[in-house]
Amino acid sequence: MNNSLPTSAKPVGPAGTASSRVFDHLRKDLVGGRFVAGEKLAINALKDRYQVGLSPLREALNKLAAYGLLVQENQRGFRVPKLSRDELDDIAQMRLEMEGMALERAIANGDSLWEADLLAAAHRLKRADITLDKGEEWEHLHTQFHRTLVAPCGSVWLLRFIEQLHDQFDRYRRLGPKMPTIRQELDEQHHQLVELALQRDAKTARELMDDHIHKSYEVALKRYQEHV
Amino acid sequence: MNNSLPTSAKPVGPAGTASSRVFDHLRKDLVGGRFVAGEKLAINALKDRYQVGLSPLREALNKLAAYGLLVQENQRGFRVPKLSRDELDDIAQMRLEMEGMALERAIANGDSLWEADLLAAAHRLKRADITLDKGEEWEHLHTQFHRTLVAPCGSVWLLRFIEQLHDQFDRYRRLGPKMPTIRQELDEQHHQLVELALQRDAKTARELMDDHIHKSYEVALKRYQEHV
DNA sequence: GTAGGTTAAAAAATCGATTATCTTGTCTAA
DNA sequence: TTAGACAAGATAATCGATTTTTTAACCTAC
Repeated sequence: MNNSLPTSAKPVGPAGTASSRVFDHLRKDLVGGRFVAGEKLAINALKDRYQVGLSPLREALNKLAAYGLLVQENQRGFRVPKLSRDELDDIAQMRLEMEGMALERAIANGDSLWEADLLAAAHRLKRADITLDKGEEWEHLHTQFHRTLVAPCGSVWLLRFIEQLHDQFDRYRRLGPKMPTIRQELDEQHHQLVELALQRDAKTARELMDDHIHKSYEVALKRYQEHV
Repeated sequence: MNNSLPTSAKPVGPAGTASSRVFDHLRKDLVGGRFVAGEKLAINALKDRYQVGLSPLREALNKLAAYGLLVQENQRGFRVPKLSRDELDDIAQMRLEMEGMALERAIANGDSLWEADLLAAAHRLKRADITLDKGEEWEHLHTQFHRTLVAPCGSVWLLRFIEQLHDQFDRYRRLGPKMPTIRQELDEQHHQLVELALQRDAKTARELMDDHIHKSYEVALKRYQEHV
């Protein structure tokens, strides 16, 4: 496996290294908005919070900085990147381009195993929806669904970039509390996307994906504006 | 400066941290093919080679892994990613998409300062060409030229991805010795690209950029095939 | 009052040593 | 002969302490 994502590919259980565990944990917390944007990280506090020594912690922070979830300034530690309207626009725009491209390719390449995976992922997501479990578990399944959707696009690097953009986008989307009305609409689209994928209707699928990202963008933008 | 590249934005002189210095150095060496693909890195050897302690070295290695120039396997250190035809194709394809997009946007946005920078970058590159300095200095100016070309595209993330793809691409392109014949042709194109950029002919510029990447791809592929 | 300089405290970066894990070679039993 | 168990050496990961740099508070001179 040549180009595994910076994330530990296999979910690191209690067995992984301290460094990889704190990386995963910090990544989740950063994406989930548990740190305030622009905040300077107090390494000693993190050490306590994540129950880990300095060396593995610093290695995780270095990885997150290279990944784009932290900013590193020489000799003055790490901080959480600021949020900005411009950047949100940039991220959304890039998602449009890249996920659109990936979806078209995935529809061209995906086999029947993919179809099954896709149905399963959509089902699990709806399941978590009904259970009203809109917490960390839902987020994970949601990520997983979008990942599955574009998985057979054939480009390792495209997938990698999309993953990175999702993390960045979610920093905005997850700023505020849930919005059930729009959420409903977005959930609808997940199933429609599966439909169109199974029908191999790449053109319509891409249009729907564009719309999906656009709606998500509006949610994220509203949250950002309320948050400032 | 929110989204600085993983690289130390300001060229880290002798003043930067040990970690950032060894990061820059290792990055150059990895891109320049001073390690053999697939090789496992012996950390203690690197410690001597780069004259740094274990901690800053490991932090640099972690960053490089997140950046994609190394592969990290839990509990078994770091290795140089393997090369493969499939990956080269992927990288080239992605370069086509992303640099094409970036160039069109840059031509739409770039101001007269950009025009000046572009002319300057092209001039410096040609200069280094004539001086027959086809070493590390030429490589740097070449990178700088392509960076300048797309700089005003308006997307921080697009620039970031392009930079990453260039590094990956160069791992293939720089496998073997120089090829003066094709090199000449590619150098020509640099100047033509400037021409078209100044004329704001986005369409033709993109076509030329496609051709430029395609030719570079052929060089890289040949090198890769000879290298195996 | 404010710019510039000094210093004590805080934080970041690094070092040297320790611990945990993997690797390799050897041996044993089927 | 070979799969598996084991031990010794090598390597990776982590810890605790030290060094370096930044930050903040205070002082002084204009």
